[in-house]
Amino acid sequence: MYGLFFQNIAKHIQLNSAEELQLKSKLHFKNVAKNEPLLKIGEHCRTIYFVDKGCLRIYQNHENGDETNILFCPENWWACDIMSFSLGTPATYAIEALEDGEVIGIDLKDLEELYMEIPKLERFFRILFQNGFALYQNRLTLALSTSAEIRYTLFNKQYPMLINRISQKHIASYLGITPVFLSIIRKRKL
Amino acid sequence: MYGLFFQNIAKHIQLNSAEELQLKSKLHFKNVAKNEPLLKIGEHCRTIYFVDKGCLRIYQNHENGDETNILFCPENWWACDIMSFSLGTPATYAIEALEDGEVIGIDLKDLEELYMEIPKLERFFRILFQNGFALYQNRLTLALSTSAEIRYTLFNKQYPMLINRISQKHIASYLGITPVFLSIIRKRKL
DNA sequence: CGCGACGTTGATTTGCCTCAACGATTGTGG
DNA sequence: CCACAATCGTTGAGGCAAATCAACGTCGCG
Repeated sequence: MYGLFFQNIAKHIQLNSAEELQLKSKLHFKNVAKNEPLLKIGEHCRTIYFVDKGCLRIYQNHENGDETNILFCPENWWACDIMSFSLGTPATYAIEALEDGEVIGIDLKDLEELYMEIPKLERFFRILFQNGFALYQNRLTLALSTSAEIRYTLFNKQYPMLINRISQKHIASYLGITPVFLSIIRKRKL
Repeated sequence: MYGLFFQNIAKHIQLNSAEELQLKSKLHFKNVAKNEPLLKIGEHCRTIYFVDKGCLRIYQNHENGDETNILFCPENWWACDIMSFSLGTPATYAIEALEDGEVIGIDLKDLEELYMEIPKLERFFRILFQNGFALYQNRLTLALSTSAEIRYTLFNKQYPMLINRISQKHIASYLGITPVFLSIIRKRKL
């Protein structure tokens, strides 16, 4: 039932059975269908999601109707609009399911209580955000200093399991290029 | 002597005087000269720096000799190569002073002890990395979806105090463009 | 079956880069 | 304090990376 959830937690902290029980009492389970929105822009992001099955995308949309996928969240990842979640501001990112799947949510209020009750969780999320920080830092460096073709090659190496799961349209957006140009790059590499 | 340091801490947590004393005992003060390196690529990043005066840059260099500035750290910011610091791997980012200034360092080992002694610090750095995460997320979205001209305009608005402090060469690198093209953009905007 | 979204391909345009030359500024050694 | 070198910012010419626009075949879905 809890799938990968407690394994994921155990990567950084160890909970005793009382703490595990306490945490379990705050979890919400949710089945999501392909294309189902979990967060819309302008809403207040009240929940942080752990992906147990399926894949989410976090994205922003622009005036002209275009979208930018900022992150794919397959199994074992976490997803939320962090600014909206922590500051209570309207979300500037949207979250949507790319596949049917299952997520586990923790509500903001519950998380704040949990931080008090299980201080180790503060450590867990410190490490989680620290890793996310490093991840984005590297992607930013790549985006600023390398060509689309190199970024696509690296994406292939780093996330081979996603290549055939996610449409090229969405991968192109993640790489910051148009689907047309991604198609050209792919042809070149054959 | 502690300058902006404890104000910065107080933005997210409150320390009692015993805790403050304990923290003070772990701080290292350092004067830095313009162009002085604080971390070189390949070294193990053992210290996280708080900038009290002056300005640092965090950057990566590429095979061809080019550099990419990933972040400027003026007064009241923190700087380290987070992956190297937390995992003990060789640094992939370098840190260097852009101006004469003063920094306050906390060593990794001391920080780990401090996390035990003052669990609130875990919260402080959780929030710090959470904010950094959000900052990079936004910059990545910008880098992927907007033109250099727009990015320069936003940089102007967001960091007006840095525009006349940092050479165009470094700003261009931060924006992911060449100094030549930045010059063209600036001319356009007159 | 028929419609709409997707991926491909070609023609053309645009954003940004490279290379090179030139003053202006900064830094350095004598 | 001057002279010289080195670095910086600007400008112009030309080139490449990636975008736009448009047309077409394919596929999934109602």
